[in-house]
Amino acid sequence: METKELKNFIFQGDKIYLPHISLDCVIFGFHDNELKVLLLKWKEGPWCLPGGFVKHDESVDDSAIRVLRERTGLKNIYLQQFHTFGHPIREKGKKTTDPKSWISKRFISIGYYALVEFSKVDPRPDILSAECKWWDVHKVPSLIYDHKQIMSKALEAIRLDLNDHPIGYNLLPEKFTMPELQRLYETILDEKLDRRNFQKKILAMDFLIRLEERKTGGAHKAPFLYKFDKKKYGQALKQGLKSSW
Amino acid sequence: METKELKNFIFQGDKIYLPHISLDCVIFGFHDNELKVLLLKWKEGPWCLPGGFVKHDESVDDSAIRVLRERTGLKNIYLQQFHTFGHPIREKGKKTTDPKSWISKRFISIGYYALVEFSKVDPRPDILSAECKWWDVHKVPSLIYDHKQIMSKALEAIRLDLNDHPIGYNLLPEKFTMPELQRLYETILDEKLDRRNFQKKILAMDFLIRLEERKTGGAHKAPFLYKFDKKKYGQALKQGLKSSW
DNA sequence: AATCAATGTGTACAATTAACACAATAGTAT
DNA sequence: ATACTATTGTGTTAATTGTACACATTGATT
Repeated sequence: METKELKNFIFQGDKIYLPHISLDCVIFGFHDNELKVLLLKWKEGPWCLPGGFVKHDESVDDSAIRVLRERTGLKNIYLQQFHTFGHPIREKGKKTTDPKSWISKRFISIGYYALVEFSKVDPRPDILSAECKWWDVHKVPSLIYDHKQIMSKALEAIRLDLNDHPIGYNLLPEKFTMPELQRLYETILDEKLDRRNFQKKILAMDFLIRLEERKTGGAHKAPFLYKFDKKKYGQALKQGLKSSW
Repeated sequence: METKELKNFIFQGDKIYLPHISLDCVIFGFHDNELKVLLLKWKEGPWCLPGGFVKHDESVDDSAIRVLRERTGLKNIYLQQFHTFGHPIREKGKKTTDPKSWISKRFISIGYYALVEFSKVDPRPDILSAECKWWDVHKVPSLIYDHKQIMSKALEAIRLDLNDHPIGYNLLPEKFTMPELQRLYETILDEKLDRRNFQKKILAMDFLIRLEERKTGGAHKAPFLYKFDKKKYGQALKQGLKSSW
């Protein structure tokens, strides 16, 4: 059954999908104070980014949404297109059973990154894969083709976005502490930040609401819990936080 | 002759180019204190952005370089990919002589913007076009398909780039005055800037060299001429000028 | 009850940005 | 020639923002 589906995909893919066009999703999550990416492992093959193809009547954004849902079970994901990779030998070392099949041809791949809430994700392998799991961004295994570069470019894109857009709504649980938010920023930036200045800066952005609760259970002084002011957060996302000129 | 070439292009294009993939270039120039875009007019048709297709063994970046050279006569152009447009009905209203020809199919288009020195450009229509000329960005005519949106997105991308990258090397002549550079920034940002603060800020970036000459001929006090310190400019381009975090 | 390690709050100084004023000067008008 | 005009060159000051710190508080542990 699965074999038939797989054969269908390999040989009939061009009936469903546009040829030569693929997309790759760099899905980020945050857990245990580490930034994670969701990776797939091909059956008896290397690790790679979750990806997919564009149906004949589907928008590329919708294809990305579909891939995300299929890999994580999530709808309503924060998704950003960040670059299109179009070098003719980006898939160096590609091997397929049939060199005439549509999938053995050259693909131009549109890169998206997604920010998701780690705990809500149910990682699901796709038809080509045996495994789907989270990896610490600093410890990813070697990846197929140019997928490592795609991942790097995605990280770079997030770091730039961080300069003028809020982040966290899609990566953190509803209630979180200031230290947790700071770890998230530090992890993305790969840099230590001053605790006090961070708090001042982030509060000045004015999209956080401090709750009356504190997070207990930790070994030390209980920190306040915060949540995002969804309206102000959304506004900040749209308008951008600042600009030099 | 030209008709044969044209027919070849329309019916045999899929032998040379990847199907379903195109690229559009938003070419900016600066002249008479106005930001200009280079547009093409189809024979008995609407205006549009210069575009092209990707050859089977060509990288997408190289396709863009090729299109730029064909339309402007320029090599070594500053080119940036900024977005890929993939909505299935982005080419609404598309008409072709033969609905089965490759060109009548759906295309996903990769957007590039280019910054060029106005005076060095020799605008050349392509095989489908009757005219190729510069338009003030604030006065562009109605454009085909989603080309107006593509142009807007390109402008947005430049404005963002302006925040952390130098600009001007590719848009201004070798020697230029501070007021000219300021007009360029003002035109891109669509906003008036303070003359004195602008000068301080831009000089602090440390990639300008003030020459001993002044620009004469104007009706008033002769301003100094400047040129870019190519080395420092290039460094600033690579590294970025600043970042908030 | 003392200790530890993390959190909450604040202050002083430096750097950057924003607002603004006056002198110099190349052409133009008289 | 002389005065005029619009534009350039060069600040200074105040406000804002960023950086580098210090000390008191507190929940769990010993």
